[in-house]
Amino acid sequence: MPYTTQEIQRIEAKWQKFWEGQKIFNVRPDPQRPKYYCLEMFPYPSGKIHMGHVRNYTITDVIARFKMMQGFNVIHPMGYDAFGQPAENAAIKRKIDPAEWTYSCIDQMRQGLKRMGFSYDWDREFATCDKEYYKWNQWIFIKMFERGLAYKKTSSVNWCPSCETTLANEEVIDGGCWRCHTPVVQKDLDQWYLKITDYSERLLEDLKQLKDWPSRVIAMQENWIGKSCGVEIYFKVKDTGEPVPVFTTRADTIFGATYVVLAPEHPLVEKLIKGDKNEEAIRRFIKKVANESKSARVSSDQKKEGMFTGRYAINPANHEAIPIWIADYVLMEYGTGAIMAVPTHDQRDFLFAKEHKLPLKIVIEDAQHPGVNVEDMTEAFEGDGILIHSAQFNGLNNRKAIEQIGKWFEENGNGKVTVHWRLRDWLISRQRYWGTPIPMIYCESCGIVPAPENQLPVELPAKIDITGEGGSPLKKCKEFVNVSCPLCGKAAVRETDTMATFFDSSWYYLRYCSPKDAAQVFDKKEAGYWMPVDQYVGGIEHAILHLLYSRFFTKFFKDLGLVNFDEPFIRLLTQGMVLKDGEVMSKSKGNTVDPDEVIARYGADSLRLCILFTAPPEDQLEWNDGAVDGAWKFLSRIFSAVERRYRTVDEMVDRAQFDDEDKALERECHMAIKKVTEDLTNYKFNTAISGLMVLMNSVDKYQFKQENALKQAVYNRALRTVILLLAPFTPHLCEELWYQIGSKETSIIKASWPTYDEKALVQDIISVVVQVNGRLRGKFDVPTHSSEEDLKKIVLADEGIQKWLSDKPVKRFIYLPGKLVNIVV
RNA sequence: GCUGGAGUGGCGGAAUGGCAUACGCGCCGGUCUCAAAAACCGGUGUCCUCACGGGCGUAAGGGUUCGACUCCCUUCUCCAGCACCA
Repeated sequence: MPYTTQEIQRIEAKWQKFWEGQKIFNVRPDPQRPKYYCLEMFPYPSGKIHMGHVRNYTITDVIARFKMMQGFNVIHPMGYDAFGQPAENAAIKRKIDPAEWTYSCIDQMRQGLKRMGFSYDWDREFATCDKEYYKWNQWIFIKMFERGLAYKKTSSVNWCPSCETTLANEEVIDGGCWRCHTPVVQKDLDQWYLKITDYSERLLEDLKQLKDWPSRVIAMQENWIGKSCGVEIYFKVKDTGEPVPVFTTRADTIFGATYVVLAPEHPLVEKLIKGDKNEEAIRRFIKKVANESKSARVSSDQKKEGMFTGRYAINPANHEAIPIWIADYVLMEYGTGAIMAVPTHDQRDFLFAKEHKLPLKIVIEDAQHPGVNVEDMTEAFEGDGILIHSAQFNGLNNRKAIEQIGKWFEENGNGKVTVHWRLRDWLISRQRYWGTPIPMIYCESCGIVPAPENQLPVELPAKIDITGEGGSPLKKCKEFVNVSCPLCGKAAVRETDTMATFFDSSWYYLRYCSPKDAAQVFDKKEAGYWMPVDQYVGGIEHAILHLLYSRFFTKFFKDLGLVNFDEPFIRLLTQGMVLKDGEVMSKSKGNTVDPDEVIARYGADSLRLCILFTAPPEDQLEWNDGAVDGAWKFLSRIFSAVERRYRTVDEMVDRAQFDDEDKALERECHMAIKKVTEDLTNYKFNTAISGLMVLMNSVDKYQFKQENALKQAVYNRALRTVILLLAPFTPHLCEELWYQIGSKETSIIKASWPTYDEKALVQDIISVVVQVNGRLRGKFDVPTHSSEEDLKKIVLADEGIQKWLSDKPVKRFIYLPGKLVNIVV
């Protein structure tokens, strides 16, 4: 039987059926074996799987299968992140129910995943839109509410006019909606938040535990959390004495402050400007800034605008009165919404002061330009130096001064050493239908009351009219909204907002541990066995959003006493995107390659191999049709080698009878085992595969006579090594070949991963490279354990080498045993 | 601006102090064939040379070293994230 498309289809269907029928990948906790939790980011069910899924899940599948063969008890689950706007929009467009649409997408997706031969425990499958799942979203929300971690507040929120819903800060990308890219506007709304900021310190601190996460993801999270240590300094309004706290990380420059700036939205502004002769003009300015979109306001090329309030503030360090301004470059959301401006040592303040002719005062000496005049400065000096014009702190190094001045303020009550964070609380209300209903009830007498636990889930009403316009569809559903208060029984109304879907995906990995448990969010014992996730694989686009939220949830569960670890994902691999013609594959760009079409022609194994071989997993992968051909060719060679030349012979081999060729092939096998094992451990799938190709090249070159039993055995052993090492990559073909060569184990996954023998790697004769003055001049085959003296004799006597020495005295003779000689003359 | 990463043949990429370009794709030549495809064998950085050989070569320049794609310094380019964050 030749290696044909038909044959491959037959083989793949046969083994997929076998795996499913035998439930080969279904697992239960087993205290006798080491566990391994291998997880990929579950897909959004939008239809068929695409190349991005194929890449992500192939990587994870190889790791899972490798660990299985190494004897780990591997849990490898799969499910669907099924709530959310895309499904709702698709349903509106097709005039069908989002549930109907979503479950039909899931069916398609499951079929696609099965055709790839992934090693899932299908009994653990669920979708987040199953009411058995979202019931526990609601339970978690109530637990958070009870602890003050879920709360409602009115504030300016990000609003996507196209999706007609609010967005979390993390969902605003370049000033636009993360899904539809429509520019986001600010709107004052009463919304539900999760107090993720209570966990800022832990979220930052525990990043240190994540030694096996990519450094860029760690950096992005650090950046996003944005800890900044500084001092809150209490300025006071002249005459009224009203406090104006400002936040600064540069307390060392306090004696150089020449004005104070408030954000236009600052609550104090109204009081300050009342009665000022410019009152009307200032109000107009505030209004103008308020109407600007945030992205326009923060664009760096725009000129900083501001106005004098007519009032002064007293600097607590030197009791000087300095003018209070308002300006668009100060943001209410950060720090105290007020700053002290030090134009000489802060570039933004410098530009603003020059623009508005405000005074400058140098307080740190620039060692490069000592004694420079303020008039001559062309930019702020932001470097380090010695303090001047700073009273008792003169002569101090400014780094030291930051600390000492902070202390001084604390002692005399003029300030406080504090920390400010960039991280904001997480806005989770969405004014959409297809999500988990927030399980809250509003009662006129009792206020906000959670739905009673025994009434969960608060079910999403089915088959209601969704138009995508005019706000939340649930609001219009009377049967849903009207309810009696669980406390007093009086008529009350339900919350009609649904949860952001990132809530759903923040804990699904815990649910996989006991997916059918109807009595609790997850089984503590099962999760205790399987968690944390040993290997997580997914796209870099979730570096902040999903990964930060999941870390937050895990810490919350720890506080509830449900888990005993701080971090959910020990090791993280962020796979690169799949490109076509230099651009990310996407339906809208029309540059997609359908995995189904590739599978139909080459089979899933070739697709898997090609995707792993073409690029390292973290790198972008430029799709190239030719690469699948290459993978196919390689598999075809193995297939033919087994088919044509593999013979069942007595496996007992007598090494004493090995000739050089036999020894060489056996050594190649051990080298390949070493290489593939190490590369798989380090996610280097591309070089692992190249190692297998090298071995296969040797196998093909190995000459033997069919009737020579010893040679046949050596050959068989090499081929068997190839099949075992290749099994995680191309499981269908390897199962089939494993079966054909008459192995005893039912599935190759139950066979043990081959091990290598260091001793078998040693050669009798090795090739030593000879350099003269660091340049390659020859190669010598010498016995492996030759001494330096032996080599000196051989090398220096050689004519080819002598030519380069040209009778000059040998200054040094460097010898790396078994590798290299360098002669310095 | 800050943070993280990258720069190697025609292409994807390998080598993290010791033979630069493993492995694969593509291309060229050959075997087989009436022919083609497939398969198999050989070649394939660049310059000089009939050849044997040799010079040059990992973004650019400098340094450390017997020896540098690899380490250090300077510069350039590209990708990604964050960005009036006080």
